[in-house]
Amino acid sequence: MSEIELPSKPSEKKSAHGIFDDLLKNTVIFQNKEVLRPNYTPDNLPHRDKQIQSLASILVPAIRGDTPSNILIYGKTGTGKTAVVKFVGQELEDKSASHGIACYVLYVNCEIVDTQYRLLATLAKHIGKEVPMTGWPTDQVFEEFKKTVDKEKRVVIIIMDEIDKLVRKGDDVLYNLSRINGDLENARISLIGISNDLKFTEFLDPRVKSSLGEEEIIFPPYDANQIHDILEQRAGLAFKSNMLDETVIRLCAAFAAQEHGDARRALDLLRVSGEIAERSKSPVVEEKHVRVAQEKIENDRVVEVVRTLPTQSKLILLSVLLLSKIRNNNVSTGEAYTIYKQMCHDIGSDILTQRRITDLISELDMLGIINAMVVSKGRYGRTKEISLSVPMSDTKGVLMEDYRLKPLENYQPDPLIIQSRLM
DNA sequence: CCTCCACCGGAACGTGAGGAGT
DNA sequence: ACTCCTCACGTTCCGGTGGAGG
Repeated sequence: MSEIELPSKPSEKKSAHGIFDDLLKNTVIFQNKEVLRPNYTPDNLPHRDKQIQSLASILVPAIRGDTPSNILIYGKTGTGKTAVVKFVGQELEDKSASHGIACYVLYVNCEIVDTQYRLLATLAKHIGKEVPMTGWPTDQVFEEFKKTVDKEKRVVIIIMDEIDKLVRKGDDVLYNLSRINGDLENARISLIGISNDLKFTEFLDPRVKSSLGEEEIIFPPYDANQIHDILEQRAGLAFKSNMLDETVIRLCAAFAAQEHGDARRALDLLRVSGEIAERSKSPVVEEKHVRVAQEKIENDRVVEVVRTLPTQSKLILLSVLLLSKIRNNNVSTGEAYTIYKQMCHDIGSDILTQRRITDLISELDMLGIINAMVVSKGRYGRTKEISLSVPMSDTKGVLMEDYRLKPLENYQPDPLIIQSRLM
């Protein structure tokens, strides 16, 4: 609502003048905030026993020095895929070490390492072979990688997180990697792919698909109770004791469960709630802080979405915004389009056809920035009624950050155009 | 019951950017 | 350097439609 400040990064070091000292004293709520960050791997994963179990049973041959099957793991964001895989991977490395077997688990996030070349280069680096980040032909990097792994007798398990991001740019690497064992004397390689897109294998070469998906594990979304348990467990580590109001966790869980059971979201919410409580110098985290946090997270999301919209979409959004300002909500496509055309003309931008605009409006609708509903006004035709579903002034502010829209800062829709029809 | 408004939304096609292959 | 292909983005064309008003 009102006083939402920017999150100030808590500084670790004490300054000579003590300007931070006072602020540091305020960190009475958190004990270890890191526990709430998405990349933290807890050593206890509630409600994932089944997945841990099946993953472990597929990987157990590695400890005997055999090659485990390749695995594909599916599940939406925040269902614990990465945490489970990292957790089991760690256990596996430890266990095999104590059995005197060389077993390595390599983790690669394909969203960051997003080309075939970089994937291979990263893998090579992991096993101790430096490869220039650019310059070599891709197949040479592959050969180099192969040679290096094969120097030792060992089992290498390659985890590829967000593998769908990589597949979009070709599946050759996967094809090569999945057949690499045929060429290796000593080492064995098995692959684990993690995807949050259930249908991504449709784009895969059938051969890759069958070899990569020898085993499949699915991570269903958490329900509200399960999220509640997870939060409870993490909160115990993250906060000092008795810092949470009774209802806080329950509320966080409820909000996150609405968002298709995303635990990451829930943890974020809890963390932001804590930060807000801390900044408002509240002794405990209360329900109201969660509500403010929820609003802030949602607001951040909208700001980000609006900011990155293409110019044309911004123009339409602006036109809807201005119209709904002067009349009390309820804008029709035709009106929005007329204003849009004028504004385009004013700033010398191209004017798209109305057909295209309907699509853009639908897109904005999907993004949850506006609300569009087809209604029939009988004799007066059939149209989409559009209303804003985000705060007006904030949105305008974000739109005006775009220099191309700047000239429209004080634009007033021509009243002549708007004098159309009652209701 | 029919008409006819004002737009919806599907289909097919055009265009230019960017990648892969050669 | 060249073609070929794919993809995102737009356009043109057009049949379709819920319901107020006649």
